[in-house]
Amino acid sequence: MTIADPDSATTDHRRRRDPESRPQQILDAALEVFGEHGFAGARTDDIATKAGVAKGTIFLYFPTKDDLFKAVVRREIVARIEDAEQRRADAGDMSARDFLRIFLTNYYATTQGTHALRMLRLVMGELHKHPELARFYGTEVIARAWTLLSSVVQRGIERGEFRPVDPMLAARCITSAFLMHRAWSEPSSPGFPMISHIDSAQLGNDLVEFFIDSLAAHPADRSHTP
Amino acid sequence: MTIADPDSATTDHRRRRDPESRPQQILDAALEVFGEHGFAGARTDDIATKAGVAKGTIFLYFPTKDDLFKAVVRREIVARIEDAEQRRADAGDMSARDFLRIFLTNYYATTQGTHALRMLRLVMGELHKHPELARFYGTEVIARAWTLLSSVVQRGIERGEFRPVDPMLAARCITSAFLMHRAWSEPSSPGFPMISHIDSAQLGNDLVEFFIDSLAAHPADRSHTP
DNA sequence: TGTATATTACTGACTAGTCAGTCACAATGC
DNA sequence: GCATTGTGACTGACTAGTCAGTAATATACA
Repeated sequence: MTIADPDSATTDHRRRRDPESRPQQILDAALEVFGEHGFAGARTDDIATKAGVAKGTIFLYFPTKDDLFKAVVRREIVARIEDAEQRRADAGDMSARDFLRIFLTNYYATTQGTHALRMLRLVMGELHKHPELARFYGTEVIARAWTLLSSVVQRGIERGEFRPVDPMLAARCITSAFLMHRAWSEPSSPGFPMISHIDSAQLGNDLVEFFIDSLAAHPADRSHTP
Repeated sequence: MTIADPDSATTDHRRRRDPESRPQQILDAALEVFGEHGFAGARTDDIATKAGVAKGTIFLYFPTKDDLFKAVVRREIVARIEDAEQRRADAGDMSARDFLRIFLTNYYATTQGTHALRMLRLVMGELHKHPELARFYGTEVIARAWTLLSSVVQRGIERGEFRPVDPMLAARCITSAFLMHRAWSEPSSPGFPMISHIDSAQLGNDLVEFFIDSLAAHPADRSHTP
């Protein structure tokens, strides 16, 4: 298990008062356990053990298991928004190809680790039972991400580098592929045996290049560029 | 609720003995309830009610809740394999574009309804807890689908109609997009508000055309065709 | 054809176990 | 001291799985 370190008996970290970081510890553990077992399958006892606190402590900070779940998702929403803000950045006069490459590579990097997969599981498997949260997530994460990505594609179209495609559709196809590939490259995934031989970074690059080439304007279409 | 039809009071279907069709009734109900609430969140009582039988009846046909879950997934695996066999069919000397179009349209049609979404939820959210089933699903459904689709792409590349892309990668990107779009077009999905204005068939067509154009060989690349 | 008897499908109250949430008490810091 | 933070045994609601009993059908015999 992951609980306390060996010297907990002497220093007893678990009882050290640290009300500032308690909620974060608990939320970290909760994401792990919810992501692994789903909402109904997760035991608060397990979350407490993972967080290194007693079960009662959880209910000191979150009134119900449901509230804890919502807090986990909300924190994730905030994190994703902050990611997006950072990525918005500076296109400069970079070519659309290069900008999209950087943008997607960045995006792929933020979904690294089991963290993103767990969140994907929660969003796909549990969020529909919390309509309010789902709407929040839809507008604050999904819609934003799609709009942002589609604006990058749009820019490429306007510069004549990309073929005239519905930018929103392209954005959705690209995010689908990146998310699903993350999910599939997890050892416990049913798709794993088929892609386990590819290393994660290589997979990211392959995806990026696939979509960049997918969007590339055919030479014949380039009539409107110098 | 969805239980028995109005005349159940008079004819009392629930008490009618029908050992032949019981397992199917139960499996249908189970897919609904598991798909809606996940494994842990599903109550056998609810499954029984939906199937129009008493709870005990379920355990007459399936020893445990776990076995019931496995049976649901297994039946779905078989159904998917049969779908795939049917789609394999006759390319003739059709152009790769047309063949891929027909193939994908067909594929999109088989994932219609909430049925496929529920299955997607189970596969993404629950299957990792049943490694044996996951492996089974991986080899018998996912691997098959990818191989099949990639062979269609491969054919297009060989005919010079498609650009020289890794066919397996293309297959995975295409399936990701189709699956995720199905999931996102569900009213309860967080992505729903963004794509609800598109009708399902139109969405399918858009996806098909997007990927066909994505794969199209650039005129300049066509050196090896007549 | 009706009626007694056997067989099989099904039922639902019950049991044993689980787990979210509580609370009386303990430890810590000021 | 005494206020704040944390603990873990406890409770009560809930649910997978059981099983004694009931009802539908099949078979036997007249």
